[in-house]
Amino acid sequence: MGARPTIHDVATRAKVSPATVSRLLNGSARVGPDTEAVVRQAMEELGYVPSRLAQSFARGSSRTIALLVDGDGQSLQGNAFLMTIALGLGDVLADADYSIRIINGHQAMRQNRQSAAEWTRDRWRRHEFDGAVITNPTMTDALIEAIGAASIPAVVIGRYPHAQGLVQVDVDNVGGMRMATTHLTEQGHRRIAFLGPPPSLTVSSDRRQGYMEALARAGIKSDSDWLLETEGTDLEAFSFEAAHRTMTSALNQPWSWTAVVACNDEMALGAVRALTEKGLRVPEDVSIVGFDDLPFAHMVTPALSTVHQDIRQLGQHAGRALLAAVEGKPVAELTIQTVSFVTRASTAKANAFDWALDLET
Amino acid sequence: MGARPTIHDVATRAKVSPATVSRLLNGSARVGPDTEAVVRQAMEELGYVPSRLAQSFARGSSRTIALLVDGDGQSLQGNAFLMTIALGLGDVLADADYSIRIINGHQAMRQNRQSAAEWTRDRWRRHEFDGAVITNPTMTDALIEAIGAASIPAVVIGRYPHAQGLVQVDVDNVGGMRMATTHLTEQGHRRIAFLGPPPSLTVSSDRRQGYMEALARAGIKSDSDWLLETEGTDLEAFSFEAAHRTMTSALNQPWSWTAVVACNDEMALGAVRALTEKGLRVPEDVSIVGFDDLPFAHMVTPALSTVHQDIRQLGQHAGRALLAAVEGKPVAELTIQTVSFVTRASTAKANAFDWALDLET
DNA sequence: CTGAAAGCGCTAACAG
DNA sequence: CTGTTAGCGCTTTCAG
Repeated sequence: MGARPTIHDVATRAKVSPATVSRLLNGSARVGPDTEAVVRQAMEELGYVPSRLAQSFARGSSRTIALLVDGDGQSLQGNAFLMTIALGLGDVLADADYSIRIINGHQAMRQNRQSAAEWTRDRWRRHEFDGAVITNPTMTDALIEAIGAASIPAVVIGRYPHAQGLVQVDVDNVGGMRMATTHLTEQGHRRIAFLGPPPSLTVSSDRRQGYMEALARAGIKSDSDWLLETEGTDLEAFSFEAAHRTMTSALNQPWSWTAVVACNDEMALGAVRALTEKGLRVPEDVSIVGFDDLPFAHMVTPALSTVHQDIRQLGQHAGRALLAAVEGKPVAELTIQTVSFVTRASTAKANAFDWALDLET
Repeated sequence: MGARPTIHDVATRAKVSPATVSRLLNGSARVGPDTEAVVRQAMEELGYVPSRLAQSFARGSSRTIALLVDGDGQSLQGNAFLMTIALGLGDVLADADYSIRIINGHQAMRQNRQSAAEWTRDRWRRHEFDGAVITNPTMTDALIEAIGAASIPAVVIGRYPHAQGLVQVDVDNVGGMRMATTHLTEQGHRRIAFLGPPPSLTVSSDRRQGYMEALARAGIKSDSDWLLETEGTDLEAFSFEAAHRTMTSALNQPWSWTAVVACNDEMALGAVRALTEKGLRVPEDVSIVGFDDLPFAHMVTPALSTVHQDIRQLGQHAGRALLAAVEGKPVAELTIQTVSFVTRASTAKANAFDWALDLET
């Protein structure tokens, strides 16, 4: 009863060789039906469970996927995203008996003053994982390069200019923003602002492009006054605060739009706040749309109309792609996941006055 | 250049035995300073990195901590919590060279129709982890029992009646709620409602207790009409929807309170919505406080006054406790982390009219 | 289809 | 302080 049974115990009990048990375990070769029965029974009786440690060691691979994160992040919001991705990965990887390990590149600096890239490469060389998922835009540049150089099977979620050649999985940012903007034009809005960071990241430029395309399709010629650009480092520029700042200063001078599409939900809330502070109402005075459909989007008042993305599914896509990559199968370079627009309470029809105003011009 | 160097390569190059290299690697015994130098250099030159797989196998332990989650969860919000915990764990565990693996008990049902508890026990017997962190209230009962039975080193985050005897780490729910409620009384509110689930879980009963205590301390005798109880399963009862429902029906009959403390932020938002729909303003007509300080709490308008908890730190506490447990050191049975109240815009002074009304009674 | 045998790379007694 | 010697439990040729 004492020690955990080993493959050898099973073998002797079933009067076969360990090799046979092993073959049965991972279906690496055919086993006679009668032997199979005996072995299965022996396993059953002994309550045998193969040791992962020994398996990994013997095969030289850990059947582990690393979720590379930059745990410096204060962003609880981002954490929700990460864990949801992790679960999505798990959905598909668990079936293939892979498990997911969180690797925080930021530890590196704290601990050995290595760069995240070196740290990750080391972990790889230690066989701590068989493939990696890269999610965090702040750490991507050097890391992606390192991953590429070490030819580690990897998929990156979201797209980055430097990630050429890596497998990428992303949501349809331009399509989503087009839908959001089109919703507004369909509500009669003709003068629509875009609140977002300068198009330095793929996300921001894609989303802005979607906005532009929707205007074009609606026969509206865009006005550069409608481009409300936030400032700050890549991440800051996506924040509530940045949006609030930009929006506030925009409201301190004459403006003409009746609706604003924000680059993400957080920024949409920043806009709402700025508007509210100026005594303007959402959506009566100005309509707002966001992007992401973060968990709070439907809980705020007014509930945010926004672009919904299925993050867990995104993780599943990534998982499938990664699985293929790890097993050396061909993988699509880029998977784009569709999104949908959800209409809630932050958008309303443009009112007659605005229409008139628009016709005048 | 081809194959990864092994401990043996290092040994021969340094003209010592592999054992010596091993000793140096994990400081398991003293090594002569000159030998040390030679060996270090050899490792350097070869670019040697020990194989985690081999190490784990040889020692029979994976140096891995399992983060047990119930990935059925739709709750993106909960996911933020989980990943933040994971990062906190990582902060302390990485230094001890442990890594964190996500184990989704829900996979079990999908895959082998095992229970989460069996699944976890199996994983444990496979030596997939050395210790576990339990976070998810929905899965705790059977799981906690299984963990206990298998005497797996574990810490549970949050407290559950069934977790007697396990190491627990929690935030100061009663203290937090007391602070929140006291803030309200200090603002002159005398009639304060509590919006929350029935006290079936430790969280909800603790929070309610904090509310009660604060009333008592302020010399207010609580009124059962002020207890606004939500309905549904444990998790549902904590939701935006439940809060919205309960609040709406409360508003459909006469009420006397001027402020409400919600059991968490999400519920606070549900209350705000219900109030808004009735044409009441927050905080002018009624003040609201929440609990958790979720990332969106400061982004909503009005910004939510709420109890802030440092979740990452909570993860760190859990990490330290778990480390001790895994290494067989004595561990405090229960660690309570302090919280703080943050005043924002959803609370205001009770107005004179209310005061008067209160005096009449 | 099955068995025998040789490791995978490291750790951990046990001697010296 | 250092070397020798066995394995850890499984996979995987290679024969049969």
